[in-house]
Amino acid sequence: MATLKSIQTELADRIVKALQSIGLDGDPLVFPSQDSKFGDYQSNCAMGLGKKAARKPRELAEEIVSRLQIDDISEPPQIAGPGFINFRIKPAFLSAILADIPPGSDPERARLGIEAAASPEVVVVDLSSPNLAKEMHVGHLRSTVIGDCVARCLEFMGHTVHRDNHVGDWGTQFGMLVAHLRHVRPDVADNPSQLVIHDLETFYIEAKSRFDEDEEFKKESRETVVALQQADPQTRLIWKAFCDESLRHCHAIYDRLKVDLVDRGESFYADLMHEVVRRLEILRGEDDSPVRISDGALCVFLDGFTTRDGDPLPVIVRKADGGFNYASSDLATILHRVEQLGATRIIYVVGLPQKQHFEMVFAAARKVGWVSEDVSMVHLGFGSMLSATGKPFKTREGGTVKLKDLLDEAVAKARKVVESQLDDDKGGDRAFTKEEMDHIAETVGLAAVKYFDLSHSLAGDYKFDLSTMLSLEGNTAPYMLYAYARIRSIARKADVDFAGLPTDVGISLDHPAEVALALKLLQFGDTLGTVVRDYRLNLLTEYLFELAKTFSRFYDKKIGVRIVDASPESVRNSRLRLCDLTARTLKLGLHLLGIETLDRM
RNA sequence: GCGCCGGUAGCUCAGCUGGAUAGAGCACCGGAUUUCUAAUCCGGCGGUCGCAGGUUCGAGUCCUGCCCGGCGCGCCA
Repeated sequence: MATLKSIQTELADRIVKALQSIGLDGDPLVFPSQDSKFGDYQSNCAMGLGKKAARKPRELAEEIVSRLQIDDISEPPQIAGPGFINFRIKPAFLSAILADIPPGSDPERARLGIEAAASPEVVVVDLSSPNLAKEMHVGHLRSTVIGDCVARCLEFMGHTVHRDNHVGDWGTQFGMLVAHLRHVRPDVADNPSQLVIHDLETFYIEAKSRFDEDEEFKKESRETVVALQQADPQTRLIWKAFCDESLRHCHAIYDRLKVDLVDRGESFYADLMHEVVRRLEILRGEDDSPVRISDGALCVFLDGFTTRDGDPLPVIVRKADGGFNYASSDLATILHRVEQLGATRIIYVVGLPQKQHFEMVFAAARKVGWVSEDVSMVHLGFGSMLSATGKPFKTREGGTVKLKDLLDEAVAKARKVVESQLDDDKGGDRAFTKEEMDHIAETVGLAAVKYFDLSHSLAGDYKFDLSTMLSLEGNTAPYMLYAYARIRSIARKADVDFAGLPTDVGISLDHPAEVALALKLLQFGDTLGTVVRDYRLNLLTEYLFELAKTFSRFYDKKIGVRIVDASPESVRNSRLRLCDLTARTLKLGLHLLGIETLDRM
């Protein structure tokens, strides 16, 4: 199947040609029009180029238009305002492209005609990264959901993606935890794989209070850290039993969220941290080296970073006591990802407060020559999730809220919302079994949480509000899932399998609602392109919402068209194919957000 | 003190390399309905884009200064 060029790109290419024929060179600045009264697309290049060429923008716009060869795509372009060039796409062109996307669901067809990236990269997405000492809490949600979405989008674009879960399993607190475990579960050494800790949070608190109150235990904890780092087999065994159990807690959540990732904790990089230091020590010997010992710590000094007092602020790679910190481990991840995984792009999905940390780590890695210019390192930072009142997300007692509890609450509320709608269902198509209802509630609840998160721009904080995210109206998961389910319902009503629709009768776009839907469908690829280029995930939710709204109008009895009982058969078939394309676009879009669809709800 | 993020409609939020009259949802008001799943659709109301300057054909967007909120700034992660 031929992949299709986007309308936007096609228009841009034609305008570039027209510009070249006038001897001008520049960005054609083609965008979808904000208001359909200005057409479907607009080019804003005449204003800027007019200035450069010392010509009146409107005059230049007219010359561009006169040289444009575009009548296969667009109605005659209109010039408006100071020099906007407006395009109205011909329905026949839309129809021809859409007809090229056959029904069906095999992998190639599932791409919906969207091209993969021309040069696939190896990308590492560093996401989630909980501390294994404790239970995952609400603070881990955004990194997990955002990271997974970015990974899914990049994968779809044809890149090889590694999702690395950089869990905290190597800090000093693990000495304390292992020592405590040894006391309360003396049998753990005999049966490490049988270890079950129901509540990691409680376990941590117990260990911590013992550590604070019992000098003997404190000493033992410290000795345990040393034993752990020196790879004492017995200590390692207990430590591993603890980490495995903690990871089981994490993966219960990842499984639920359908997030697939690889655990590479700090311990995984233990040897590499020594390698980091070894290489830096070699550089330290050179003249004017940025690598120096300062106050006993091994540091990389960088330009442009200063402390509160204006002194140079270095990256500390090995502490004065010889221990490592998170800069050591992040530098180790870079070595591993570049040298072992062959990554050309590394994306750290970590909260915005750590922005400076990553700026410094990246700068250090470049400074010492470990990362070449053709490898990009990105800190994909994001704001905090706040409570509905705008305050930090805490329990009434001021403690952290477990992620599991948050998800459970969302699912429980989703169930109520769905059930309340079924009470007045008259269709009879929705008599769900207990199992079906469980599945619907779980899907809707988790979708609501993810969709709400991803529909916000990354930089800002947002307020976690269950009733908003579970609203049946507006840009929410329930609205999107419902839109999808309605389309699936059309297939049942029409008694057709969308995948088997005949492809030889074409797609007719006569009604404005059909044209609008066709145009919107064909903008998915461009949207996705921007999403992966700029990591603007909320653009994807916004697009899907617009698509769903456009479909609702298409389907509306007042302003839309008939579908199931449309005639003649060719028109019915055409409309069913538009339904199919919409359903698949919604499904794919939601899939990229990490959200599963429901055929009935 | 320096730096980062945020400040847009009553509320929650969009706003892509500067583009047309600043958008959406919720809420509120009004209309549509013999349902193709109305969890829908149409219309209305609603904003000195924190403040003040500047850049230009054009600024929510870029520059400068200031105000408010949050966060960060040497061995915690």
